[in-house]
Amino acid sequence: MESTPTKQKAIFSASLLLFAERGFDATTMPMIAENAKVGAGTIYRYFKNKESLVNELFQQHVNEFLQCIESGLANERDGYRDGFHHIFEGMVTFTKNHPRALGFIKTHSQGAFLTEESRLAYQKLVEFVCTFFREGQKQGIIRNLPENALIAILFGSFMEVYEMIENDYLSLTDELLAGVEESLWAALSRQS
Amino acid sequence: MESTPTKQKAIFSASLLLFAERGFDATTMPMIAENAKVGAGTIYRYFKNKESLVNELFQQHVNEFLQCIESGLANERDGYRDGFHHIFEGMVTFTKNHPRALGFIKTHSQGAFLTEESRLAYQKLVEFVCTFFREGQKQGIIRNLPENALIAILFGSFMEVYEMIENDYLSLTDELLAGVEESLWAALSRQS
Amino acid sequence: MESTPTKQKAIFSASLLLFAERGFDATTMPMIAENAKVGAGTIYRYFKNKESLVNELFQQHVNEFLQCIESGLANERDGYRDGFHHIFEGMVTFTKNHPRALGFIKTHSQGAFLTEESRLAYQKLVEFVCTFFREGQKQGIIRNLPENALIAILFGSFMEVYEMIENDYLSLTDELLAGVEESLWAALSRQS
Amino acid sequence: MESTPTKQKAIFSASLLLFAERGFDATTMPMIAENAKVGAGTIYRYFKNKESLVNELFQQHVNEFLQCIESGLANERDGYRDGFHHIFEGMVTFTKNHPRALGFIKTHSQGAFLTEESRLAYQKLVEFVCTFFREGQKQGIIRNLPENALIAILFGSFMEVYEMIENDYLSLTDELLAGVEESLWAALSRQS
DNA sequence: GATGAATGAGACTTCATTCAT
DNA sequence: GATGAATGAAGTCTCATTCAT
Repeated sequence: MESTPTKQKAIFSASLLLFAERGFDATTMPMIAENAKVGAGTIYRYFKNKESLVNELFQQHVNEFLQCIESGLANERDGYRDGFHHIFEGMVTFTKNHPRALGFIKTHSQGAFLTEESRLAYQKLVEFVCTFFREGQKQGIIRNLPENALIAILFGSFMEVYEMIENDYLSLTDELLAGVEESLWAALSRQS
Repeated sequence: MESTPTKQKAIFSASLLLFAERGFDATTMPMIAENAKVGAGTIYRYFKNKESLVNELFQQHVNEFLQCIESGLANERDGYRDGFHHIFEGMVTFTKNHPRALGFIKTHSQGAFLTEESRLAYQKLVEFVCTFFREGQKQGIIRNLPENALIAILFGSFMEVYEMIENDYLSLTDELLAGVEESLWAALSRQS
Repeated sequence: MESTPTKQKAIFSASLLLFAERGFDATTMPMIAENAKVGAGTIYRYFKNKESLVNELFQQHVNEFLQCIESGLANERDGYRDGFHHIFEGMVTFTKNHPRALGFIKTHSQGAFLTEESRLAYQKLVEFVCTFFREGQKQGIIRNLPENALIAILFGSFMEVYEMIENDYLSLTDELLAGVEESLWAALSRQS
Repeated sequence: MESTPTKQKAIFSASLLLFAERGFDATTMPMIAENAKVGAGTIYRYFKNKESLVNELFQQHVNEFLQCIESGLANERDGYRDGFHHIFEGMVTFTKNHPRALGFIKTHSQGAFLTEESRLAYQKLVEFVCTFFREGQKQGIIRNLPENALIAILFGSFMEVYEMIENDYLSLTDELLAGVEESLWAALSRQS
């Protein structure tokens, strides 16, 4: 019934936590093996090598992040602001379903070990949000900043807030989320 | 007269660039030595070891970042919004005077190799801006979000924008800076 | 009726080819399993371990090589030169019946993994030919060189020629074989 | 004065002995380091990796073997048979100056780790002797066998004899050498 | 009997650090 | 003070072998 072997999942989970916590280079394969409660050699049955592991992990989570955002937007929406709300909600959903994953993505998205495929996956994610912004700019709703600046503001803020939550510098409440969403909307939208 | 020997400076500069570009773990001491045009052993005359080097580098730049912000605020100011402008300008000044330094700070601020002292230096920087925010909240100018959320939004956005610039995804113009400042002010301030 | 199970034979054949081609150390047990179309664990039903496998393989083929030579000589013979012809023919027969086997023997006869028993089997082979040479020396037909030198010349040449054939640097023809036999006879026999 | 560092020489010597004795795969880098009385890491200051080491070792000795043969032939010679004598003498000289080297060459000349350059060096050696044989065939002195067969007989015999000497199955005397030379000449030359 | 997923010992290799020059 | 050759601890990865199915 299980399509993905149990051990592979354990390796994936352990990797995510360790990479997010310590970074790719500072995480050793024996560390991963121990945390996944698996022999060191077992990792290599499921992943060609350490780089392969980090790339698969990265792509899977970036893709799922994108899915969360997309499926948020796919819902019927009530105006552009509501579309933004869905995107924001998608981002929140992702962070809730995949603890530490956003921290992992953030600290590894510039890594030299990323393959072209991984970079493309990330690029696709960025592109999707850019498209949404372009539409808003056409409608005169979104600020007239370069798309990359808008992305940097949205993702930079969100990821940093998220990291504060994971590190217990902030506690995750609906109130906080609503406040951050409002703040980011103000950052991105033209002020009336 | 020269308090800091020439070689030490060379090591510092080379380290900054390499750490910013490749990260702490992926940067080797021989690499630093070569880029600093210094023998590998010479580094150990000036720094106890690699961790010591990265910590001194981190602290120095965090402190200088703080100085830039503080000295921005120290100027006579014309209302709270103008104070924010000075802080923003201080941040910009820092990035201009210390290329790659903000990238280095961003990617190393969670490193396991950071000493308590380094963490405190970073904390002090955060604290300073928090104080500024608290004041603004008292005056009803700044949003009623947790201070850490405000910091996350300000620093997260700024660092990400800055990284885009360094990686040539954005070009540094006064217009861009003005736009980003305006956006961040909107994110942080209560909307009238 | 079948005394040797089919799978064991498959393992033997696959091992021979791989050991001959890549050598003992560069051949992995999974490789053997795959080529023998057998599970990796199955090999251990028939052989205690990798060393055991290579030793049994070595002994079997050395013994069979010896048999080919012996049975060549066993035929009624027409003088000493004709005896040599039978020996040579036996060697040729062996190489024809057991492709790659001589290459395997040649490249593994000095291996550190060989047991005393394997070395003795090889020694027995050498001894048999030595005895034949001693007889020839008594009759004044074979050169007055140390037996080991005679063996080295005969086996060294033959194995090297054989390897050239297997690697397609030489093509196996009756003419070639006749020529080589004549050459080796000249090398070993006293010139009239 | 010393152009090649002492340690590199020690590594070379230790490698040669170990590779000759146990083969490439069965020889570990720590083994080499220990025998060379050098730290394991030191080997990598002089050789890129294990394959690089074995290839440099192989090429150097093959080239020197060729030089010995060539410089033997370069001497003024008194007829074709005398030329063969010089070649044989060159081979003997090489084995005397480079103990174990011929055994190393013999057991590694088919290795999968050899680079194209190494194969070419070996090919050049073979080619040189082939040319000598071709000349002899034109003069009707050398047997009408394929060149590769002649090479196989000469090298195969010589290397095997040599290995017997190194393993103390034969003792190296002028008498033995004279006898082997005479035997090999008989193997290669047309009988009058 | 047969299998192949799992293991961990041990191989190759890198690199922070030392120290003789 | 400055150097860089030398080191060995530690990391990545392979593969002979076992054992639950």
